[in-house]
Parts: sequence; structure tokens; C-alpha cells
Amino acid sequence: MADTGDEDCQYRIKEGDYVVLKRGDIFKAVQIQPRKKVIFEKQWFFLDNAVGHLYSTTFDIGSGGALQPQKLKENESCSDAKEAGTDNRHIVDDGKSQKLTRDDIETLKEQGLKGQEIIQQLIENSSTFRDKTEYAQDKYIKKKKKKYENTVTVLRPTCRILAMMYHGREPGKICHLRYDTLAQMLTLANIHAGSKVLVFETCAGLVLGAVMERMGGFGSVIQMYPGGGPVRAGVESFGFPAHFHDTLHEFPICHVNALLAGTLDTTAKEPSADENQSGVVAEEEQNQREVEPQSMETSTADAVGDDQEKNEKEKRKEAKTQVKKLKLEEKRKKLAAVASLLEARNADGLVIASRFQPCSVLMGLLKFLAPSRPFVVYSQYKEPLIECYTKLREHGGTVNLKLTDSWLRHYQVLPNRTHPLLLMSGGGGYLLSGTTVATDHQKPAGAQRAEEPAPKRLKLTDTEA
Amino acid sequence: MSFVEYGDLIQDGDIAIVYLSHDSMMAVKVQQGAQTQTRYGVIRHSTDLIGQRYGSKVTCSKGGWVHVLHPTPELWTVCLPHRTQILYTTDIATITMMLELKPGSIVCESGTGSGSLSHAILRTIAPTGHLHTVEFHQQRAEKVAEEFKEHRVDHLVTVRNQDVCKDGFGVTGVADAVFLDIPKPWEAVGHAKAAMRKQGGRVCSFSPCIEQVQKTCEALADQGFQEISTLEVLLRVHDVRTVSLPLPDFGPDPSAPARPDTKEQNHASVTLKTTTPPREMPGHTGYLTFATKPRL
RNA sequence: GGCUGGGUACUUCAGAUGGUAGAGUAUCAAAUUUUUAUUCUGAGGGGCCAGGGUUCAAGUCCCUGUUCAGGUG
Repeated sequence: MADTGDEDCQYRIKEGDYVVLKRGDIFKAVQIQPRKKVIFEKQWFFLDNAVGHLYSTTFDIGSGGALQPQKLKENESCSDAKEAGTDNRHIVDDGKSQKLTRDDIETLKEQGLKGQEIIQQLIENSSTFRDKTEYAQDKYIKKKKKKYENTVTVLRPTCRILAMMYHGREPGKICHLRYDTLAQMLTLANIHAGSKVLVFETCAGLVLGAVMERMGGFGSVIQMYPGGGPVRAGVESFGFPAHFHDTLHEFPICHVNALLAGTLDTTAKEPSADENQSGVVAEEEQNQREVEPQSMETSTADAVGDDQEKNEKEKRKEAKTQVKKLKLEEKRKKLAAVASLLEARNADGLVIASRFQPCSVLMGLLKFLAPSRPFVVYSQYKEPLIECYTKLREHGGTVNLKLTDSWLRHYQVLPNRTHPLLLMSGGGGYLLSGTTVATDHQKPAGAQRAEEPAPKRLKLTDTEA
Repeated sequence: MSFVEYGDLIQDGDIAIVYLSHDSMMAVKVQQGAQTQTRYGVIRHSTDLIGQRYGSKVTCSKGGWVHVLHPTPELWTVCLPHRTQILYTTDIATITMMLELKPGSIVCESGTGSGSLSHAILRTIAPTGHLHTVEFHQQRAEKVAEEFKEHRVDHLVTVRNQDVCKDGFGVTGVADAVFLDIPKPWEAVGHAKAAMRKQGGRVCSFSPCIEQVQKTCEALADQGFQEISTLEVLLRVHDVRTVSLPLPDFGPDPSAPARPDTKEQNHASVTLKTTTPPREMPGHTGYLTFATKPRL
């Protein structure tokens, strides 16, 4: 018993966990924090009561925003001999079939009636319900349940759930990357434990997190990022254990050219101009620190408030620059470590999904891959990928190029009522995938280029001869 | 004006289509003295519509303008008042071709619903064909009959208020084609066969659910129909748009000749024209099941 | 009074003619210098006002209330 309890432990909701709330097809990612008011689907509540329960538990939202685990309903819809019509030929849409007014319904709600009870009231006061067909009655109840049942399910975050959440909630933030397309990417790029994968994305960290989930904390992920720093808000939501983050590295793309050219300077002792300057700064700071107490004394002696303020300002400034310096140093060390990871040019996979024109990104980052390794590029539009395809064919060094998009369709499956739901085609973005191959270094670049169309030319000469 | 023949000028009593934008238009009954409000201002029928050519640009009270179009079944489909779910032009186009409709065809239809398909059928079979349409809901049957009259196609159509599964189409041995849009089409297959000419013809059944299709196909086969085939047509509409993609900054490239304009490149972006399909297409409408009644 | 068109992000908006998953303000973060702040870059934040009725077992459906705008008498 105790053992099973321990086993269960990892499936239980804990304070501080990142979780996903679900109601119907709507998701929202939140962190469990004590007494934190959560607003979801225009309802507010507290997640405190969820702590200790198993993941995937559904809760009723009580008054005061307290959650109550939903009791398992046994024989929910007691199958009384139901009264139902055979068709709708005698139903007239005159808007008079519901006897309850809006005020009546509001009153029922205020009286604290449960969703199920309100629905029962609506049915009992409908003059047409019993004449509807069995299927129409089902649909009516389903619609009302959606409106009146105040429940929320707490889920453990996964790539599947977060991808669906982002697509529904903030598609712009993930460049409209649809979940079926993300699934293709992870498989096409052969993401698995123990590999070294390059990721360039502007999808809020969703793609990065998805890759990390598939690596299970083994191997290394290098995030190539544009601008001032990597964006990882989405990675947080995955709630990975701490050791996963040890496998995550970052490298700013603004240094890619330098790294490729071998001119990236990551050593601290190099007497480059930059280092000299920072050295000077350090010395000055030391001097200032020595002077500080004196200036403090003088200012108090003079009893000039302005001076005091000035001093404090300076103090803060210094502290700031000091912190900054430490940060810079740390950054430099990290950069050096990642640069050496990249310089080996033996990465196992490359995943690109961004709002940028992907062509130069792809051509640049492919150089860090070992031969015979998969890569995949996502773009919201197909034109940039056509350009990538063309460039790669000209350039050589890749095979098995495929430009794809996928369509996605959900289905309603009910007895005698099975049919497709919405079709999502287009708008989910496009993929270009392929595999790197060794380039022939003995031949000059020009000769390589000429090599690609060679088979065709050969054919032509053959026929001519 | 009639739905089966163009007229040049807008006349009192016509149905005109006021085109406000590509996704918003309204059908208006033209009446001497009447006026119509739009978001661009008011349209006065006597001065703005009557006597104008169809296709004219009409200036509204507030300086805005709209186009006034001659009705067609396709325009009617997008602005008719719904009493039921309706068939849209993509399905209608498929049905018209696969039922082999043409001027002179005799067609049986049930249920009539809001008459979206009926108008398209009438346009195709005019001036010598006939549509027998059956609707079991009395108010719906009456309403659509009124519309046929207003649209001046009532001479081409007979509306019957009865249950096609029980009582059939009210005619036998005359139809070149039969169309079923009812919950239990398999119960009407016998009547469909009876309504058709002995020389044979085509039948179509529209159903949202696959189980309905299975039962219908079985019934069609039992009744000796041939070439039984079910299909679905999906339309993708594309928006043409100009988008711009930023170019990434890889830093100065030592291997490339130094350029003075590297800073400009940092903020550079490329613009391109592309098509963006809507991310969600209209939901599933239904499966179209076709079959041929062989010549006896 | 009758008519027409709107209500989604914490908040405020989104085209007089093919731009409603797009933004601004505010917030937060990085960079910068001019430091109780400035400038600039980026990020987080979205399920569509409320209620009812209807369509086949698919809404590109309808009505009422509320609120805002236009326009008409």
C-alpha cells in the first residue's frame, strides 16, 4: 500500500507545478500558487484544493472559487422510457416553446442550482423537447451542458496539450504552427534521447520544449536565438525537471558568421580591444570602491543632502555595473562552451521554425550538422521554402528534400451520427525536410555546383549521341 | 427580372441584390416609395433603384455607395432567409452536373427546406423543364412557394406539402433526376425509383452522417440502381496578401567583403505576395451519394 | 419611433468598400544613456456581450435583452 502511494506521488498535483486547465476544447497553462486567483473561461477560482489530487481530475467550481473534485457519476442518465418524436414536421420556430424567462433562469442560478438541475428545469419547461427526435434531444442537452456545467480538469502539461493550446489560443505567437505539423517536424528531425540538436525558433518556446520533451533530458539542445536573448516562456509551461535545463544551451545568431569564419573571440585573456577596456573599467571600479568611504564621510561632515543622494546614486550605479560585469563574464564563459559544442560541426539534427525568412538561417546552420543527419524547416508560407529548396539543390550537400503541408480533420463519432468536423487545411504552415550528406572537399565549389544537374545533362548527351 | 432570365433595368416589384462588400449583401424587394438602410446610408427605391440598370453604382445618402446586382441563384444562396440549414454553391454545382441536369429536365426534390438548391435547379432546367418539390413542413412549403412566385419562376415548379417517405413525389414515371435531402433517405428510395422515367435517370442523396450513407447505398443497390458512388467536394478559398518576413542578423561576415550598409541589412526584410487560406474551412456539409437508374 | 451595423486580450480599439488571431496604451524583460527617468528592441496577455429558439443526426441561421455607433423620420 505504501509503495503504491509513493508511486502515485509523482502523478499528484503539487504546489508550484505547471499545469494545464481544460474545459471542453479550451486549454490554459498556469502555475499552481497558493491563494492565486485564476481566471479561465470568464470564471475565477483558486487551485489550492487541487493540490494532492491526481492529475486529470475534474473539479466542480464551487461558490467562492473553491474547487471540489467531481464525484464519479454512476448511472448518470437513467434510461427511463424516453419520449421522443420521429421528425420535426410539427415543430414551429415561434420562439414561444421555452416558458422560463431570462429572469427565471437568472433566479435559478442565484439560488445556487447545479448545472444539471438547471438543464432539467429547462427541459421540463420546454413545450417542444419531447417532440424532438432522440438525436435532437441529445444535442440539446449537450449544448446546455456546455453552458451550465462549471467544471475544470487539471492536466499535466505535455507537448500535445501545449501545442493544441497555443494553436487555439495564441496562433500568432507560434507562427500558426499547427499541432499536426509540429508532430511531423519532431519525427522528421529524428529527435530522440542522446542526440545533439540545433533549434532556431520564434514560436514562444513551444518547439524548443517539444524537442526537449522528446530528448527526455539526455543529450543536448542548442537554441540559436535572434536578438538580445532567447525566448522560452513556452518551455516553462512544460514544467520540466531541473536536470532537463542542464542539457539546454543557447547561442546568439549574431555571432554565427564569426564562429563559422573562426574569428569568434571567446577567450578572456586575449588582449583584444574589448578586453582591455573592461580591464580598465575594473581597475577604476576598484579605485572608486576605495575612495567611497571617504566621500561618504565628507558628505556627512558637510551635511549636504544632495551630496548624499548623489553618493547613493553612484553607489547603486557601481553595484549595477558590478553585477553587469559578472553577468557579462558568465555569458562569455557560456558562449565559449557552446561555441566549442558547435565548432565540432557534428550536430545530429536541425529544427527551424520562425517568422524570419528561413533561407539564410538554413544555409548557415546546416554547416553545423554532421553528414547524414536530418533537418526540418517550418514556415507559415510556402514561397520561402521554395526558395530554400532551390538554393539547396543548387548548393548540394543535401538529399531527400521534401516540401509538405498537412491537413487535419477531427471527427464526431456517435451512433448513427458519425461525420467529419472542421477541416483545417492550409494555414497550418509548410515544412521543408531533408538529410545532409558529405560534400566532396577535393573539388572546388564551382565543380560541386555543376555536379548537381549532371545526370540530366548526361541523359541529354546520351540521347543526342 | 426573373431568376431564370436577365432584365436590363430595375423595376418595381423586382428582387435586387444590394452588394455591400464581398461578404455582405442583402436581397431587397424593390417597391415604389420604399427605402432601405445600409451601413453606407439610405437607398431610396423610387429614385435610386427603379429605372437604373442592374450593375449600377448607387450613391447612398451619406456619400457612400453600393452596387445593385441582378439576382442569380448563387447570389440568392448567400442572402436568402434561412428557415433550415441550406445547400451551398459548391455542393449545388456538383449535384447539378452529376444529376446531368439541363434545359428541359424533369426533376423531383425533397425536402425543399429554404429552397437554395431549388432555385439553382430551376435556372438550369428552364425554360421547358419542371421541378416537383416536396416538403413535409407546412410553413416551410408555403414560404418557399411564395418566394418562387416573387422570383417569377412559379410556372416551372410544383410545391407539395407531404411526406415523401410515405406519399412519394406526387408524380410517377416522369423524372429525369431525383434529389433527396432528408434524414432517412433509404425510406424514400422506392418512391424515387417510381418517380423516374422508365428510360432511367440519375438520383442523388445528401446526408451529413456516414451511417445514413451506408443505409442509403444498401437501399439503392436493393432497388437495382447502378453506378452507386459517394463523394464530397471541399472548396478552399484563398486570400491574396502581401506579407513581409524579417531577415535574420548573423553579424558581420569576415569572409564576405566588408560593406558599409551592413547596418541597413540588420533591419531588412523581404516582402512577398502569397495566398493565405483561412485556417478553418467551413465545416462538413454532407456526403453526396449518386446512382443511376438503368433503362428497363 | 422604426431601420442598419458593431461588443473577444487587464484596458481601449481595428479601415467609405476584398485587413478581426491584428494592434495601441499599460505591464514585464534585455540593450542603451540622458538614471525616481529616456530611447529602442523584444516578451507575456485571445476561444469572440448575455439569454432563448430553431436546422437532419452539418450553421455561413433567427429572436430577445443590454450596450455602443451610424442613419432615417
